[in-house]
Amino acid sequence: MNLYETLLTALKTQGKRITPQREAICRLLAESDEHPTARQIYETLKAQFPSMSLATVYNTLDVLVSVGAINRLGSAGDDTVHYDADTNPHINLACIKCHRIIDLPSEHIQALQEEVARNSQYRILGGRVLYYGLCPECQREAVEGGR
Amino acid sequence: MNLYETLLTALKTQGKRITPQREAICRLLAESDEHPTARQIYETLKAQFPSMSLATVYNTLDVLVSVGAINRLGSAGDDTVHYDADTNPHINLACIKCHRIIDLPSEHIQALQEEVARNSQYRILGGRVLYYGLCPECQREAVEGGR
DNA sequence: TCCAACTTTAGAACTATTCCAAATACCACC
DNA sequence: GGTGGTATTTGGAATAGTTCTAAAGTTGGA
Ligand SMILES: [Mn+2]
Ligand SMILES: [Mn+2]
Ligand SMILES: [Zn+2]
Ligand SMILES: [Zn+2]
Repeated sequence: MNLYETLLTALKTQGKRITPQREAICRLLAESDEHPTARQIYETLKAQFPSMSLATVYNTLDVLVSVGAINRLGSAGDDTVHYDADTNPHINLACIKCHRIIDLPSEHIQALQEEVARNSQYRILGGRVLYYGLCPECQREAVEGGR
Repeated sequence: MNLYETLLTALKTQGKRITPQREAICRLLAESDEHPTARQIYETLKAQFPSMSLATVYNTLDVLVSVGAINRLGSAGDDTVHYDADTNPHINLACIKCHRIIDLPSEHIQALQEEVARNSQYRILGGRVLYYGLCPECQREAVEGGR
């Protein structure tokens, strides 16, 4: 089962109804490796659903988050929440200049997660591992701009 | 040099002035192991500085963050930014019910950080490692409440 | 097909955070 | 130890991301 189907199944399992808008949102989340904000999803889908409301995007994202199908990563320096459709343990790298977030596979992240599970009394529901800085492109621009 | 002095030094190094309000904010950040929000700091210090403004707290926190002396951890399920005065690599554990954040020392976190530095082309400025779930207390309450 | 329940929509409401300009206070320099 | 230039504080207004609301539209089980 691919990610798109996983997301839809998560909705159905919760007794939620499948609407064209929700399908589109899940497809977008599944088929891109971006970590979009609600507004970015909204802007992208507006072409396809001219009448779509931002509230619908938030609504669907909230459901997916509450089911644990996606993660809220938080801000990338832009004061808006970015969402991650990949709930497998991995490192996220945010650029505080262009506000893009990429994934970084990690050998140690699994051990980290196990450490948390073992050494805390918490019932762990999820996590966000995010480092931030300047991406190569934005570093270059910073140098060029400073000449 | 203790954490309080480190924070004040960070401000001075930036050519910032030391005010009683800033001292109090730095002392609060240094002497508690909490991960307070701007509002919590404001409420705590209001007794000591009845005329203090929320804007002052935000102002000081922003300066400290921009210098890298403290970290912005993001929300603990309460839609407000929590700050971390400890910039040494460690795991943070947030309870999404009572919105408290605690620290969890980690053996693997150092390796994770090195992994990021080595495998990415980013200029890394900081990071936040935060797992969330239910703390022991809130788990207990959840069970009792369900009876 | 039918309909109760759920979802979408548009816009208002909410609230954390930022901005602003006037009053105040720090501190480098004398 | 005083002064003055300038950064900081303050309180309130402004901003913007997110949530709420109620009317209109859909979904999917019966
Ligand atoms: Mn990711
Ligand atoms: Mn911490
Ligand atoms: Zn960038
Ligand atoms: Zn708790």
